[in-house]
Amino acid sequence: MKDIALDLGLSVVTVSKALRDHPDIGESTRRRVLERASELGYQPNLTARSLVTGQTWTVGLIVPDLLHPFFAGIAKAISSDIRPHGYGLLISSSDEDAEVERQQIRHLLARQVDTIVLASTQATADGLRDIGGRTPLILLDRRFADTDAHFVGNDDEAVGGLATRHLIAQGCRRIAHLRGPAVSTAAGRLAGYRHALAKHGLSATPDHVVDLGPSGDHRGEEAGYAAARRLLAMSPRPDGLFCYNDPSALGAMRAVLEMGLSIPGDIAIIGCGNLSYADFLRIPLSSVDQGAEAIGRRVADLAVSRNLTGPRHIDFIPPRLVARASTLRFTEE
Amino acid sequence: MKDIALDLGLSVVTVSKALRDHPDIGESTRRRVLERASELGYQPNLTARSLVTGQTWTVGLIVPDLLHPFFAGIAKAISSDIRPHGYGLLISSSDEDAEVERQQIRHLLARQVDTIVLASTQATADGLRDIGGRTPLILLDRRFADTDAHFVGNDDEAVGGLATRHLIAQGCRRIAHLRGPAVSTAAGRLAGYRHALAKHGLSATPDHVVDLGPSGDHRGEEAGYAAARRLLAMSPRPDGLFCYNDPSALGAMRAVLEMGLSIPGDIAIIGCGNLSYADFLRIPLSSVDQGAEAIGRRVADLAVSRNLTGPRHIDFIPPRLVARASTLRFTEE
DNA sequence: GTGAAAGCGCTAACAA
DNA sequence: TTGTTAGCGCTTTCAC
Repeated sequence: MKDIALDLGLSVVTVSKALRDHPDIGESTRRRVLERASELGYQPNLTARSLVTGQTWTVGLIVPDLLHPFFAGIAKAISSDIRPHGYGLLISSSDEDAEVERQQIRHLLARQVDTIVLASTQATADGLRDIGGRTPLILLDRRFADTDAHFVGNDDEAVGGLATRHLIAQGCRRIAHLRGPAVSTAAGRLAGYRHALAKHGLSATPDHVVDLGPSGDHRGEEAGYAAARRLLAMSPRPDGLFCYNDPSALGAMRAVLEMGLSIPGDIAIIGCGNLSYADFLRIPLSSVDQGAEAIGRRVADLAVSRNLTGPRHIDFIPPRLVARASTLRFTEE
Repeated sequence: MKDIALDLGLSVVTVSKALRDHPDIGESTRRRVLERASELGYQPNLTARSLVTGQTWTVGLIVPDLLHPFFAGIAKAISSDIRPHGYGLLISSSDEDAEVERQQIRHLLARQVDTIVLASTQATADGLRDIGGRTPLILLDRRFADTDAHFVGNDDEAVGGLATRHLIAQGCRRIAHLRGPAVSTAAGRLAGYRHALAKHGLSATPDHVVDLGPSGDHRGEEAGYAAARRLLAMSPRPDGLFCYNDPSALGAMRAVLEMGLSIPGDIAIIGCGNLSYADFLRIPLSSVDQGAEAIGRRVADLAVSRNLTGPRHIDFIPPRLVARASTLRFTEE
């Protein structure tokens, strides 16, 4: 920039303004500047700009697992949607580790990101205190009661209700649930499951709710397998199973098939997340689609809009039931 | 930082040094500084630090599609491995668009990232000129002949050979190939396929190579379906099919099953990429695992090592054959 | 062991 | 329309 100014006999300020299409700059001057800039292959130093403007044009995203199609889909949508507005996306995978997550929050804060988007692994909102209102925070997928952060995700009670009602409609009467880890999504889905059962006068035996354990998210398949084995040993056996997520549903399917039982004949299975290849599974898996792309888009809108200091946004993206062979007992006959 | 200095009657310089564990600082002073810093919840401003040191501790990553498990896996591994070294990861999805990619390169350059990691969508290395040696570049997965950038990925000829030899070993004699878009990976796999056939005295009819078209990557399933339909209309019909990637293999499977043919009996199918749920498919899909995690780890090592200005690194991560039901003709009897 | 001076590359206010 | 002055928050000499 200094070079350009020197070359053209102008001041650095003029060049700076010309480069940013400032209103009060001579048309001819601007053209000369832009020309010389492209000749030199000039790239503005955004770091320096950020230091003075206090804005980094960066959104920080922390997810538990970037390989998980749900989070990957959200990340992709955010990235695509903020890009045209000049924003960049700083991503980190917390690996479902609350300590890593807290460390990453501090890291993003130190980098002065404009917005933090977080799918938290923490049990409470305590770890979010570090943020202290300086940087807008958008919670993703997982909520906390005691926080004033914005939220974008599903109404998990609706998710649980949708799945459970579907199983009931398919004629299941002893419906079990593989319960996820101690985060709001798991609690919400469980609540939705219970309400739906109660509403239809079905008993929700405590035995029918099996915990996937803390590894329910990143080792879902194994956890689902183990949990389903326990469930299948019961008598009478459950005839319907609502799983916290798709990987655990896959694990459950494996357990069921290994025992020589049929899906959905002996037991209907539905997951949550609607992973990309659900159609191509040995037995196509019914699932509740959470609308990852829509969630990502909404987050991007919020981040770009910049009116995040005002009233709290709580946006529920409606879930969608995708019924496939793993639950369709009647239509398949 | 100024506050800390004022509070303690020290200079900003001393505080700065204390915070960074500079050797020549009093033990007691350091402790006082650290204490006051944590009291105030002080976070160093990395933007400012970067401006003076010229190092941003940021790795920029551009991939064609973040939702693709291969790239998501790489991104996750890079993120996890650079994190402990204090690096952040700035990600963007180019959506398989060369123009977006070039724009993102400029963007990363403007942000002064320390290293650019790129899985390029471009046909030639021309679009990389912008980088001009100022910032180290690591090419991922897709190579260019005329560039001196580092490379981490697979030897795609080995990938193609591995898959094709496997089909031959399974008794296939009319082996077709769904060819990917115009990038090095597709060319390499095709070459490996041809060499393997030639070596075994099998004819490689031009008809047996069908192009998936430009959408081969992000709409792989549909492209695979369409391409396979064309292939299946031939007579004699191919009895083995090596697909550029797993999604296209899924599409091909759909086409085959729809025609009432059996897999692998009538036609054996192998893909590439070994997507996470390949085990749970209707017919478990054989595939060549590219070692996404290993690739990501290697990239992280290189980025962190910082001796990227020296000789060019070319690291081939060995591919691994994962044989499943879709190709196992003999052992399944 | 500590601090004063200078500057990283850029932009906001104001003056010319 | 253009330039001057100042400063973003931090780190680097180099003197004390």
